[in-house]
Order: sequence, then structure tokens, then C-alpha cells
Amino acid sequence: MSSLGELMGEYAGRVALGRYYEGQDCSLARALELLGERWTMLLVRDAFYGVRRYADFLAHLDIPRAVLADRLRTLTEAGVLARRRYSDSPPRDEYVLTDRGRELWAPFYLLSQWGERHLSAAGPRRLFAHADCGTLLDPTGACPRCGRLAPPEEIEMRPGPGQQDDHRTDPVSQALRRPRRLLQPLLPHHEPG
Amino acid sequence: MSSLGELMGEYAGRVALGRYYEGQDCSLARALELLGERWTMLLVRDAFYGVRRYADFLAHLDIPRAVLADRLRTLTEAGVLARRRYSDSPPRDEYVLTDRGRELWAPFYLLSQWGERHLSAAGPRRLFAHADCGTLLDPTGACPRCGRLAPPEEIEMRPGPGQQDDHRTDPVSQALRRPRRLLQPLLPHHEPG
DNA sequence: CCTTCTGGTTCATTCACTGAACCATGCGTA
DNA sequence: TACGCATGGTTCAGTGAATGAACCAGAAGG
Repeated sequence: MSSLGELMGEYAGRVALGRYYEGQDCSLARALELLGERWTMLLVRDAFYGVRRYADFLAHLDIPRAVLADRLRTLTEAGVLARRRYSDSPPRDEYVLTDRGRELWAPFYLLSQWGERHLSAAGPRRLFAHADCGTLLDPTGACPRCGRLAPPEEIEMRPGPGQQDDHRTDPVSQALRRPRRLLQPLLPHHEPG
Repeated sequence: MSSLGELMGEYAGRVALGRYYEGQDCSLARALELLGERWTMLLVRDAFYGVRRYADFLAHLDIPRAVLADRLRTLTEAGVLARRRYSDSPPRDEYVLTDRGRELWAPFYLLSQWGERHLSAAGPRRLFAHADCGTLLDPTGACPRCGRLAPPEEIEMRPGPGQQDDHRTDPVSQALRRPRRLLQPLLPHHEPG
């Protein structure tokens, strides 16, 4: 349906509706053609939280199956996610963030913090701390103690005071309410790669 | 059609399709309900570039008029943009970023830089420099010389080597190809209040 | 009175998302 | 061998949102 080559190449006059911003010669428009469709950013967010499997995305997002399959395909073709086999005897694949995908942490964190400040009635639902030293990150995503931006691998997510607003009962949501390191697989179902 | 109150309040079971992510108890989902619709983020980007008037957004974005009117209404109700009268004798209004809107600079800049690194074939189309000292910003949006994040008011935008890929001929695009301070009105049409 | 500028609204068409049903593979076990 | 089930999809009719062209209205200006 869509490939990175198509995304980076010439597509003058080809598609007029939907995901493309043809006339916009702008890198933000390019990023939004990939990430700006409905559900896509939430899917990447879940990947940071450790969700890796089709069924787990489905349980946590209430996303239509067809849309989920399409988004996983698009993000994989764009090199944001990688599809990886973690089991052979039942053949099972998982989707994990690539380096390119992990670089999205900072913009996602900042956008989320903006939403927290301006659109959330209760307090923060999730808190993010630098796992190495236990210090809560500042609104820019930096660790105040270490004085540098914390990469997602070093971040621990904890429930915050607004967590009570989370009414979801699926197993994925329950797992995500416990303190956990970002990018770590959600459940000890398997030992990846 | 939508208000900030509606956005922040309870809307359990009310809307199932379109812009809302009902089941998602997450501040990123809240932010995306407001900003994640088609065209909305590009509109905010243009506001950072100094675009303020309906006709100028229209000329620069090739956005359907009905969608533009809807997005301006939604962003204004959410307090991201403010509608301001800048002329009485022909009554004219403009849309300017509020404090809340200007806080979106950092996430937008980071997302745009990500797109620049991974989805743009040519070099950067636009360069951003700290106007006070003339130094180019680093990929996090900080001024390497001053050692701090540059707020949008202090940023100058200049054409970069990838600028040649910009084929737009409308007056707004032409104005945006010249070096300019962010948030400053696009054309000296008027002296805003 | 006629035209232009600006900032919209209306509406038929087209496209994307939704949700429910269905399908295929590969175990596990009886 | 059959049955059941977990996983990861595809198909498709129905719905809602985006598109784009046409139309509209207020206020100058000539």
C-alpha cells in the first residue's frame, strides 16, 4: 500500500486525498504523512511502553484489526518498527522499535507533556524517571540530576496521581499500570532474540 | 462542533468515530484528539512561521476552505490560537498563537527534525538559528552557544540547501523563503494591536 | 452601482475508518 | 485423527470525514 521509497520519492500529482500533503515541501509534512494518520502515534507510544505483539496492540488500543495491520505494515516499511521472529515452534513475530523509531521518544514525550499540562483535568497519569538515579524527568525529558536527556532505554514509567482515571481492564493496561522500564517486553511470554 | 470543555470533560460513549480516542486514558491521546486531525499540525506550524490570516493559510496549505474554517475554530476554542481584530475599518481578524500554542514549538521542532533526518532526500530545507547570537540550533532545539532551549520568539528561520525542492509559487511561500523571525507577521499588511 | 477583498458556508463526491465476520496456520491434547 | 484454541491476519458493507467547486455576505473603494 505504501513504501518508504514512495514516501521519499516523487509522487507529484499521484495521490490527492488521504495521507499525503503533496504541496508541502516541509519535513514536518513528510513526518506527518507517515505518523499523522489516525492511531499511528498511539501505536508507536505503545511500542515505547513495551507492547510488541499484534494481539496486545489490539487489546490495548481498541483499534480495528484492518487498521492495525495496515499501520504495522507502513511503520515496518518505513523502518520505524522491525518485525522480528521470537519463536519458531509456534511461529510468532513481534514488532519492535528500530533506532529510527526510538529517536521519536523526545517529540512524543514533549507532545504528551503538553497534553498533560493543558488538556488533562487530573494530575499526571504516568510519571517518567531516570532509572539510573531514580529522579523524575523534567518537562523537556532531561534528568535534572544527570543534566542530560534520558534515552528511553534508561527511563522507568510509574503510575502517577491521575492514574485513577484509567478505567481499562484488559491485561495490557493492567501490566502498564505497574512500574516498568520502557521498551522492555510487556509480558515474560518469551525471551526475545 | 467541539469545545475545550468537551475535550477535557467526560465524553464516555458519545463519539465513536473520527477524532476521539475514547478508551485511551493518556495525555498523548488527549493531545492528538486536538492536534492529530489532518492539516491541524501544519496549520500550527504555519502560525509559528508568521501566517495569521485565513487567506494566507489557504494560499500556503492548499487546504479545503471548510476544513480550514473548522480547524481554526477548534484550535481557537482549545486556546491554542486566539482570534484578534487587527483592523476595524475593514473589519479584519487574524489568528495568532497563544502562550499555550507557543509551547508547542519544541515538540513540533523535534518532529520536524526527525523527518528531516529520516525522510528527506535533499539537505535541510529550512535552518533555524538563535537570533540573538546567530548560532544554528542543535537537533534538540537548543542554542549551542547560549546553552539553552531557544524560545520561538528568539528564532530566525533561513532557507537551507534543500530549499530548492520547494516548488510553491504562492506569495506566502515566497515570503517564507526569505530569512525571518518566527511568529512575526508574514506581510506588513497591517500593524497588529 | 459595480467590483474586489476577505472570510466564510453548502453540498455532492470520494476516500478512509469501523466493526463484525471470516480465514489460515500451527500447536496441544484426547 | 479430530477438536479446540491462540495468533495474526483479510474481506466487506456501512459510516463519517475530507475534498473541491460553487455560492454567499459584509465592507470598502471607485
